[in-house]
Amino acid sequence: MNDATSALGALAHQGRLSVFRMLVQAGGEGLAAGEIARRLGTPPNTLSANLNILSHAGLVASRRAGRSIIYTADYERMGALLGFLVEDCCGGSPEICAPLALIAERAAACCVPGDRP
Amino acid sequence: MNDATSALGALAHQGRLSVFRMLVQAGGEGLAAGEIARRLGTPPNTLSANLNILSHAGLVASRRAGRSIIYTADYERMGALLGFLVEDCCGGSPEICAPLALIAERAAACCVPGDRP
DNA sequence: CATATATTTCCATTAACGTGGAAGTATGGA
DNA sequence: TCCATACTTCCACGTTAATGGAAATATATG
Repeated sequence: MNDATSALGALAHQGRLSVFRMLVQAGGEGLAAGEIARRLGTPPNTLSANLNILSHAGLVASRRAGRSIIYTADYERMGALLGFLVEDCCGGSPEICAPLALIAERAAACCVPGDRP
Repeated sequence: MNDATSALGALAHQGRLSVFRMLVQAGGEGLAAGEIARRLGTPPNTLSANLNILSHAGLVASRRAGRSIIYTADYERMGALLGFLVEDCCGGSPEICAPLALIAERAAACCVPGDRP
């Protein structure tokens, strides 16, 4: 995965990070571009450009529904990015594991079904 | 942590990502700027600029040793960045946990002392 | 002090990013 | 067909990033 930089670059922007967070929260249903623009107060063309960047980085996918275009976060790609970062750090040096243990625990806790009503 | 974008931006560059990986691998001892430049074949001034960006993002620290300046990766900061990304994703939506479980397992395995001679 | 080594800072140039107005394309409804 | 809605693409502008040559700074050594 040499294009980790493209994903990192896509997220290295306050507006795009907000969009991505919103889409992750929205889940599989996703959100229409206009709805995102409305919530964030971004002009539609600016948002479109940023969605395009996220899309080229593989972090979001889009489908048409009526006259809206629905964007969804690509969990697999995000997981791959995190995997790259973690392996790149943890695989290279055990010292980094102290903070990672916390993360792992949180991730494990989040996977228990039914603990989030 | 609103400055996640600065850390992401610092890593969203092929050259800087290579530098950071190298420093993580180098461990607590770190590496002199010149050594990094030599290994990567980067002109010293270009490298210096990139180290400065990584430093401002909090991802590396530096100390002087003789006439060399030794750079080290800041594990805590990197852990915080990963924590932010994971919480931002996993905390918002359980669906992302599938890929994260793998990461957690790898991170846990990497923390067992003595498995890496 | 003179010199060599190690890095940084200064500077100029080129490329890329971010932004939003205006026009264009697709869909749905009267 | 005509119109409204929902996005996108085109374009132009200003801002920021990336690069490396040349000079400056800091340290060590003879």
